[in-house]
Amino acid sequence: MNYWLFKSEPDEYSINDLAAEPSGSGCWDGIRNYQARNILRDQVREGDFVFFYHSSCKVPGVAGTAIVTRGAYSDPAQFDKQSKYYDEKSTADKPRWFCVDLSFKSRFKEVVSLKTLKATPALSEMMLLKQGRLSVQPVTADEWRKILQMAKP
DNA sequence: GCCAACGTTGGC
DNA sequence: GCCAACGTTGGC
Repeated sequence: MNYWLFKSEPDEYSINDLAAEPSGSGCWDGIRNYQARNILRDQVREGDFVFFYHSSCKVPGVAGTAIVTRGAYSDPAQFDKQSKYYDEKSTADKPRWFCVDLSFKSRFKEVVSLKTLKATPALSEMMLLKQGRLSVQPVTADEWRKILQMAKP
């Protein structure tokens, strides 16, 4: 079982949107970066835990947690000509892009901000702080525990 | 809105 | 395969 950090722009899809999904779980789609795709496809498994990170917003940071309820499967949006995620080079038997399903787990009372993460010595090795632009990234068990500790209950 | 740090594309 | 030009991400 592993830990991950997934980024989303809250204007597009926030932790509240995930929490409000009628089925209790939502499809994490639209990943169009190969490094993120490879992690999603090859390493993210059902039952893994996920930090839901809000990016490109007023207070960027970890907003809550989710659990992976379905491992990687072909992202339907890549075949949808109306979608901004449409990819003409994808075929049904050779899909380029993948998504997973997430189920809402918890919302932090306050976002654990990027600023706070940066100011925490125990988290100085976090991938988030090393390679800011990657939208799916691994989190160590220690980092997971530490950030949960920092989140207000 | 700016810009740094990437990632992708395409000519050669 | 190199690299310049261009596009995107995401913090500020």
